[in-house]
Amino acid sequence: MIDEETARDQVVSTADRLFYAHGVQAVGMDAVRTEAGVSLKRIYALFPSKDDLVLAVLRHRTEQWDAGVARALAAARTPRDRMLAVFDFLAEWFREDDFRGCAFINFFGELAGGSSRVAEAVREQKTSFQRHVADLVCEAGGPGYLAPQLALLAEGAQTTAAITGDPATAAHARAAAETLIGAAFSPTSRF
Amino acid sequence: MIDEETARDQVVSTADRLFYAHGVQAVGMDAVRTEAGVSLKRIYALFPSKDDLVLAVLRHRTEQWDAGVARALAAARTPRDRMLAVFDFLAEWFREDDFRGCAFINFFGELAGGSSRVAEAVREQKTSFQRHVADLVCEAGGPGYLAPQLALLAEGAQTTAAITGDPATAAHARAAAETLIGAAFSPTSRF
DNA sequence: TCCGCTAGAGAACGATCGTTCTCCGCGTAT
DNA sequence: ATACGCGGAGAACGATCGTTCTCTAGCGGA
Repeated sequence: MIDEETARDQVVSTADRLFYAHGVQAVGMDAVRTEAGVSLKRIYALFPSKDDLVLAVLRHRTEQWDAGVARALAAARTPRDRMLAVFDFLAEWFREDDFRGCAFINFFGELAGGSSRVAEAVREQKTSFQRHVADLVCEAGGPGYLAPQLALLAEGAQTTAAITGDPATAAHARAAAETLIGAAFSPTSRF
Repeated sequence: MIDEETARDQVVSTADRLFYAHGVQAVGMDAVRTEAGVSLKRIYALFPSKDDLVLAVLRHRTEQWDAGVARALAAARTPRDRMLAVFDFLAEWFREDDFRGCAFINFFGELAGGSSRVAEAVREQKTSFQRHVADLVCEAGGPGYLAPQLALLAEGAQTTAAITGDPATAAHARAAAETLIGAAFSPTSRF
């Protein structure tokens, strides 16, 4: 029999792929079982309910997101580039064939009305991202109002790219971010 | 018996409210029937399937959105204010108690994997909005790249406000839009 | 008055959902 | 070798879904 951790990983990554591609409610636990190759009994031993599996998927997505952003950040040399790094990560992501927008936003829209735990998990990820952007802006010596503005561009890019399917959306967002950063650091800017 | 058009309006606005609040798949046709006060037989005479009802709801939302934007536009005096008008409309909308983000984005995330008609309807609304913003930028004599940037801010504001629940998101988006517009019209701006 | 038609209320239907249970095959200890 | 226990496959269960069907009450015309 496969190791518990392996089984857990297989179930989570399979559920992630299926839920993300088709929506949570459109995918039955049977489909997860079949594609993951882990019996229902085992799945329910690892995750007490489908809701718990969804939360595990969100945690998995958070890790992937954080890793992707960290990778893009590692390639940035200046504080200014570090503020823009997230848009480079988005550009990569949007080019993937199975890109279908931000899973947090999608799950929130589908489930937040029924599951407060999902709503809370999504809120946590988004506030964590905003805090991260705020730190980058702070490190670059930028004004406090810049961070939520950059975050708005990143969020908007994700939904727009999901719906239009146009990877160039990331470039538009990056260009806008460059303008906002330039204005925030220009000598004519006040506050 | 109530008039066909009245019945149709009641069903659509009830379905709109329920689908938007709880998600489409979480709301059964029985709930729509009960709350709208129109028999299932009648509903299915008006809308051949739930998918058709969802499309009718999306059309209804498009009309509401267009009317709201038009109202905000009517209050704007200068071409610059007209580009910013959409953010004033967003500010109003975000303050509503039942605000739960952009229905098009929510429905897309939930259903686009299963219904190509819903996916197409959402895409149409978003491209129509982008075209509208592009027209406003054009009328103000702004550069072409400005329109998608402003649209990104509007999209990002909607999802961010939905998740954080903070109506001030609209003000952040508006401030960013003012900066982008200022930069696009400044004499130092080059292409 | 009686007949035929319409529309509403909701039962019925088949499918599918999340979740649990049963059964069986296999590995291991004695 | 045999008894035991664990885990996998998938049947079973009750609920609920979208959709259709049945039954009945009310109404207009001969």
